[in-house]
Amino acid sequence: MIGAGIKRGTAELAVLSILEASPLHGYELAQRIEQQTKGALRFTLAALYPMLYRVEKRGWIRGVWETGSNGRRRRCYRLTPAGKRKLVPLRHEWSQLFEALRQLKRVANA
Amino acid sequence: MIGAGIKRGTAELAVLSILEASPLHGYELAQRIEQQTKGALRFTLAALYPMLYRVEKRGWIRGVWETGSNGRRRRCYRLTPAGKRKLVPLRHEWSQLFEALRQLKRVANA
DNA sequence: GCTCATATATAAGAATCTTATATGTAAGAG
DNA sequence: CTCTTACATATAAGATTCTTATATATGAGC
Repeated sequence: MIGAGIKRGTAELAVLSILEASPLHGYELAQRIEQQTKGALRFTLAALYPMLYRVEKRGWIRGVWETGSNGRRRRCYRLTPAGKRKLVPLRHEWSQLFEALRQLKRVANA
Repeated sequence: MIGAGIKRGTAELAVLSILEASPLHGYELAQRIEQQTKGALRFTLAALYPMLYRVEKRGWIRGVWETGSNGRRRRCYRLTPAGKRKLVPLRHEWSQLFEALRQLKRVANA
């Protein structure tokens, strides 16, 4: 799995990306991240929950309490319009970072 | 410039990549990172110096005090064999992270 | 003499991850 | 019917790595 040192800030992009596809609650968000990245990216729930509160506070996601057919209460998050807009500069920033690191390697190997 | 939130851990890769090309001291390392990434990635010296000490402690770089022709003393760092070996898994880890984030987007847009 | 570029160093604080712990319901095994 | 596991959320304490602010000192140009 990818180490803690370099994956900082990825949780936000991961959560917004997954919620773009469909609304989801915290517990399954963690599983989706792991599944969709084939285990490369993994977050504990203790990291995810506080992160969801922060992102909701910024208005990018919105959570509603649901009581499923099985009687379990859970908080279902969905991407807000502001969150959808936020994904654009956020992805741009990440692709800029990738490009920057690629340039550092290219110069070193020139 | 790329925000502080997402660039964590990049300093290490950036410094090792640049030292792979040629030995350098801290002050100019900061400038090289900024130049070679066209200003996208930028670290203050207050972030770089403690980082250099950490990385040296791990044995990946080695610094020697030099007194240049102008009489200024400065610490010149070069990549150790262990540092060169470390670059392989480190780059692999980063490319895994890129691939993981790419997969999250692909699923969302499917 | 003053200011700017060079050069290193440390302290205090913010953000985001870690592990550990807590609570509670539902379902399946024995 | 009790025990364990899966589901589901929550918080606390600690580590790491970045930020801004501050300090020190030399050399060059005006």
